[in-house]
Amino acid sequence: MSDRSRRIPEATVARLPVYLRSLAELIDEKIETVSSEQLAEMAGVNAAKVRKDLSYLGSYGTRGVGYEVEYLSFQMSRELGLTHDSPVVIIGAGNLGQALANYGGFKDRGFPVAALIDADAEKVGEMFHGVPVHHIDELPELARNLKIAIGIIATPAAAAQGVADVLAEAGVRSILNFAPTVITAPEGTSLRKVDLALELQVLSFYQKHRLRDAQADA
Amino acid sequence: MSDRSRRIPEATVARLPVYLRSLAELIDEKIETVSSEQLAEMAGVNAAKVRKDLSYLGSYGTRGVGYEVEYLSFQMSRELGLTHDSPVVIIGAGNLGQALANYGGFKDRGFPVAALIDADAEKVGEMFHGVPVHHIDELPELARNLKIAIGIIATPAAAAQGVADVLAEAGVRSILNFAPTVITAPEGTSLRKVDLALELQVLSFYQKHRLRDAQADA
DNA sequence: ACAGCTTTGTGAACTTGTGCACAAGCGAGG
DNA sequence: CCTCGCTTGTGCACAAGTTCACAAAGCTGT
Repeated sequence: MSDRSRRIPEATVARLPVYLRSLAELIDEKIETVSSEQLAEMAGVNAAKVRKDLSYLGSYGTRGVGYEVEYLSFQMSRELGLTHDSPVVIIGAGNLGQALANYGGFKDRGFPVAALIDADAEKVGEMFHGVPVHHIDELPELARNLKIAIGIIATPAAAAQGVADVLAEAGVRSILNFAPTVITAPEGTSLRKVDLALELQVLSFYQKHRLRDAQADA
Repeated sequence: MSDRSRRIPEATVARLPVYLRSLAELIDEKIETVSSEQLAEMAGVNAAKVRKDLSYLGSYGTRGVGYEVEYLSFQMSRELGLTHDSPVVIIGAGNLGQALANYGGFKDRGFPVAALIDADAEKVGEMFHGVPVHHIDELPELARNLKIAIGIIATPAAAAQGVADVLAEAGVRSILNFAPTVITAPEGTSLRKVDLALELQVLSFYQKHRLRDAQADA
């Protein structure tokens, strides 16, 4: 797999950020080398999976030794496109939108919140936690000027599809949807969803059934 | 599959809430019958998958007609354990915790927020959006008295594992973790995670690679 | 009662993901 | 320079999930 014959499996892509976080911890602790076994422990998966996942990135380990933490972290960041910050906009300046704007975790990981967007003219011009609120009509211009690549939808369900259409039209090719509804985006746009209540419903299912293997995901 | 030989696949369980939401919409519109094709359209999956998923619940459709909306909705709610409300507690009364407490979507779907929990004595006794803040030491008693089945962790990463241990100790068997770190819970406890920044990192990956099939999930 | 249309339920093929087990490769120590 | 111990990288078998395609079954109209 040392050639560039890569099509990284989706399941692997979803785990890379977890590894990356573990590597960041190791860097903080000034640990220079890590084995697949240790990394597996930190990431909550098994060692074979770690090795297979990392092998998709290339052959960055040393047999008998392990992986060089800094180097692996760099390669992984590069693969994930995290070498530079990507500003995001949050559409919907309601409770959830404001909370997300204030959530430090985005900026910390290279996704500064450049603007909140709302359809309500009353809110336009206000600042929440240092983030200005703009009107949805300004979105196309903002997206261009601020080089926004990612839009986060935090509107009520009914408005979500419309917002997705505007985002796509404005050239925003990555969308994260928090609205509790299914939306579609044109070909060539990546779409992911986070559905808070859905997670609770899934937990409810396992609570009711309490299979011995209820340890779902995570 | 009309017998009760069921072990519902994990992937199916994760889709049931989406179908349920679609059914709720149909009920609002007073539509009495739905085909797998229509439901698939609404849920953003294909019809064969809908039929297979629903078949795990039992044989609730009528050939040549479709599924009776109300009846299917009821059966699905029952299967998911949503026939009664399940109060939840949110641990961590910081930005994220407060925002989650204020997020109406939980109560709407049968998961009222009974309490916020924090380790900071300063915050104890305050109310956020009608939800009282209690000290973490009171958690075991609260869990018993309020029959809390689900705990939502919204603390900083460093505190998350400790909180999970306290929850498990207090008999809370379902945990939803928002802290950006891997935590473990004892056998018999269900654990799911929501990692906001992780989703953005995954989007970043597909943005960089922009495969024709970047339409990831959702 | 039967023909024709519709839609479910499901066997079977196929795709994706996981985990084992081990050969290949590296470093250390004599 | 050779041997020994350790860890990676990966082939392979298995498990989980998806999709196809079609028989079975119900409804409608004649």
